[in-house]
Amino acid sequence: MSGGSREPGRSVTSRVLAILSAFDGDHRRLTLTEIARRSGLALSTAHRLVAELEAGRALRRTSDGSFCVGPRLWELGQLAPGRLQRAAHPWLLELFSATGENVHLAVRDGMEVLYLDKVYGRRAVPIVSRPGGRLPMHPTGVGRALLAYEQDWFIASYLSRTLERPTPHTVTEPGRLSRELAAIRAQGYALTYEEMTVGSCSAAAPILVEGHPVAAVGVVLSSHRSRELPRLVSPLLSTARNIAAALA
Amino acid sequence: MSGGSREPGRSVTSRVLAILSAFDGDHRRLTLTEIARRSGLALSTAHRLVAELEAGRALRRTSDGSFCVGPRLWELGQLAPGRLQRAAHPWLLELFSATGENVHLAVRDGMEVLYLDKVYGRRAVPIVSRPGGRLPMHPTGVGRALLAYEQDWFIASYLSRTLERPTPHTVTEPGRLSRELAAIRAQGYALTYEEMTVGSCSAAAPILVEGHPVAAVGVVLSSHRSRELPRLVSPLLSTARNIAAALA
DNA sequence: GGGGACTCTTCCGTCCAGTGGAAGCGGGCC
DNA sequence: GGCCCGCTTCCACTGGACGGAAGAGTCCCC
Repeated sequence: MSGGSREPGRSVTSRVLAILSAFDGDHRRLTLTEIARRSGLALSTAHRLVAELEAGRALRRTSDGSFCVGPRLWELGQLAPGRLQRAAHPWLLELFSATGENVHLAVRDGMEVLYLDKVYGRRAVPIVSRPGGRLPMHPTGVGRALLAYEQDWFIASYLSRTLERPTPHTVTEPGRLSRELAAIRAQGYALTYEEMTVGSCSAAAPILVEGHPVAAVGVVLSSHRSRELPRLVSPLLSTARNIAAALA
Repeated sequence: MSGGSREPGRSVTSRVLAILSAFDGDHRRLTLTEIARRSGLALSTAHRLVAELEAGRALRRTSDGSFCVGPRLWELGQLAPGRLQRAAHPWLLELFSATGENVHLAVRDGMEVLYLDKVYGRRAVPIVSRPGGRLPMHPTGVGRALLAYEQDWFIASYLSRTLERPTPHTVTEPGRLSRELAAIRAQGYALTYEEMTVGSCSAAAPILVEGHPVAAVGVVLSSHRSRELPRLVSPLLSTARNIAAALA
């Protein structure tokens, strides 16, 4: 029973955050062993920390013994939404009421889009986005709308990387994407067809405050209804303008 | 420079959770000193832990130097919503589209109602509820709808306490509340008038699964429009039934 | 039914990271 | 200047965190 030769240089706080970070959209439920592996902690350490987090309702134990994010974290997280989300929500609803389509609000975070809000009805659309979820920018409507209005140096560095290609329709060739972004700037909105998911297409518009793309609104629908996209552009643009006005 | 005489019996994890718990709906922004005081930690300890949490984006520093809940916690929290919230959302939207009123979804948590979702338009209504927020049960529509269908022993223990009285209209007298609950069971829904906030009234219906009140839906409107409440009862009841069916 | 593979839980010696008092810093106010 | 207040940094001390290992429980296959 030799004492542990602890890995130095990590605070307990960082270990706790590592445990929480083991959870993401693709890993909502994890066993203790998976948590330990994904967070890089010894099993016994993970065991103790997880138990403490569970006691604080930051993690929850499911019926099958695995763990998931607990209600306490949800409650705390609800304190975070800022002015953007609160101001935008009524307008997203208005857009939903007028069109009946799935409506998204997203911002750029690093090289990805981060979905802030989602208003979804009962119309079945393949679920790829969710509030709190992240996707690459170039294959999504909101991502492209945001990317098109970024600074040139940012666009250049985005395009210089190897771009993911989730579907055969995804445009990843830098030259073609670059022209696509110019077209978005010219017309003020973005359209995509099965670039992120086979079976869905989208339209999106940037929310510009003083010329800066602070966020984007988008609608997603089944790709067999893609001919209805143009009809959605006008309400989409109004929504974006209204949100921008509410922020100013 | 004597070493600290540490307070024993608290793990670092519990201290971290204490710091996070210092934030709530009435305290969204806290200075370091406030965090230390509210969490019961020494200032220097709070200083270090807060810095670590900030580094992990679990807390965010605002422009004025105070702290608020960071985006990381929001993202993590978004992983928590369960079947109830996902299944109910489309129906809440449908109710909103049909009525244009503020719609809530809430569950009982202990002796309080916990708001899980809120669909709010641009109609101005005094804001008391928010997702992640808690309110006492007896003065709110959703709270009463839930309370009415609880087990007798629970109702008895709820009524046996000293009940808060947020407005002069709040009914707190046990006998009267008890009769009110019986009326709710008889008619299937609850109505309140300025019992939680002066200026707003509400209607709410329980979502019953196998006779159990698993949640409640409610609408809130300005009290000067209270005559429109009866008209909202029928769509409210349909919504509650639809959500119950979606859960079964 | 026995053995292997797996995950979870508990135990415990070692030792370092966490702790809090105190001092130092900076700004606002009288 | 002198005071107050909140934030930051420093440091000696020590008790709680760490992880290896063993034990318990479960499942499956031979």
